[in-house]
Amino acid sequence: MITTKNCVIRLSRYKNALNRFKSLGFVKVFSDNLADAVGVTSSQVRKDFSIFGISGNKKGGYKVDELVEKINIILGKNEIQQVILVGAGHMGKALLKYKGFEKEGMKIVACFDVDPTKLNREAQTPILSTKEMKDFVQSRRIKVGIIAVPDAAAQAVLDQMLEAGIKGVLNFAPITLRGAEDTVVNNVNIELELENVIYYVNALGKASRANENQDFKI
Amino acid sequence: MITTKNCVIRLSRYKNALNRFKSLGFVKVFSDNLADAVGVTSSQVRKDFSIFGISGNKKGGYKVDELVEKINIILGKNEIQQVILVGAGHMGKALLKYKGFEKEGMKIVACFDVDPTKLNREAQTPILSTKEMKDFVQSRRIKVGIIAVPDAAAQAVLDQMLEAGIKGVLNFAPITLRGAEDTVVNNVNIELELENVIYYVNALGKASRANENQDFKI
DNA sequence: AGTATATTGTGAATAATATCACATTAAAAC
DNA sequence: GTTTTAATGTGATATTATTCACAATATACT
Repeated sequence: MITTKNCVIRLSRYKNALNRFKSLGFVKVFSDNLADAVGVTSSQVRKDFSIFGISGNKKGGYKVDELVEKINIILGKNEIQQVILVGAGHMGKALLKYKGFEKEGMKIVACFDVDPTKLNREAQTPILSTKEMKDFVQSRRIKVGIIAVPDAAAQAVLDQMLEAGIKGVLNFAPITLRGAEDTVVNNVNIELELENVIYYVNALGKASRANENQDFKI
Repeated sequence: MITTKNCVIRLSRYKNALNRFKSLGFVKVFSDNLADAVGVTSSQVRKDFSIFGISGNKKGGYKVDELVEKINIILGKNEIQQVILVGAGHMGKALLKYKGFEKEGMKIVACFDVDPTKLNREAQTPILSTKEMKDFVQSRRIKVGIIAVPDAAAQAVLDQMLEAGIKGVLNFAPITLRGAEDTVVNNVNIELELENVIYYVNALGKASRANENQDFKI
């Protein structure tokens, strides 16, 4: 299965926006506020809530705390999520140091690498041999993993993860991986995201040069 | 403008797959091969090509080299793309070290940070003061930038970038930014991508537990 | 208390995207 | 040279996602 239902992604965005509203002292918000914060229409916001069975108050909008709570439950953030990471290269190390996951209730509990020189059992988040992954994952019933290895190694790592019982994978290797029926793989490819920006910059450039209305609308 | 037309993203994926096919010695490919590699249907592949005016050979498929070339032109990869980076934290430094961009014809030519202790004019990719950004960008006519700063700083950085003449931005800060009419902002939020995986893992878990067919199809 | 107002919630309408199905045609087989 | 075959390319169709429009209703105002 390949991920990406936009309504789920938007739900996360709403949650992030709500946390910002909260830190600004907001107690309630309207669909309009969220729409502006996230860059969608207010009907989109309400429709999304409707899909997930979230309701607010006619007039009165939504209570920020309640709404955050409801979204967190839907997103499975009521308990801390243990996650493993495979690959202790530049990307992997940056992810290890990144504070944002814990803030959101997701914790990288171990990192694995095939390179023996990278191992470090004593680190705050231990860096272990990939050989140990299966045992580690099974004994702790970990369900989610991150791949941050070169593209050539990615498929093998995914296979090992699934073999170990991992059900969901966030893949940063620049290759589109796919899992089995009952697993999720989310491929995030940062080169591709940059390429995408460049494409639109070029498209915009062409559009403004050829000032006439053209058929390639963005 | 907010990015993401899936056909453009898929085009990048096709290109990546083609490079792998090429390194395996393939001279021609069929829409089926690309479809399998990228995880879409073959009609999707052909439809995408049709949209971008790419054609192959009835029977015979597509010549790998020609196809890569055509896609590169569409994606604006015929000349090397100079990109700036703002933020020399964990994420920023990992991006600086990352080899994947150059391989794809995209080069981070400078990094900017507000923290004076992080500056390093002599580094291979210099880390300069954010104050210098505008001059740098304007003198080199740079059009694309990457934001890798904390969320609270992101909007201000975006404003400075656009002020300097940047037209396209890849934003890694966990906040949805939006640019002006004639600019592109691509928000990539890795926390959110991981959250998304967790959501589907939970959904799959529920689906398999409640074994009966249920209304939440994925 | 009654009226006006602002906002939700959602079916209906529309728009965007993906799939189907098949006519077309180049290559291979005979 | 003719037939068969295996692919492309694309209109037609189906599906999915978004927006519209407005009834329902809680709150604020008088």
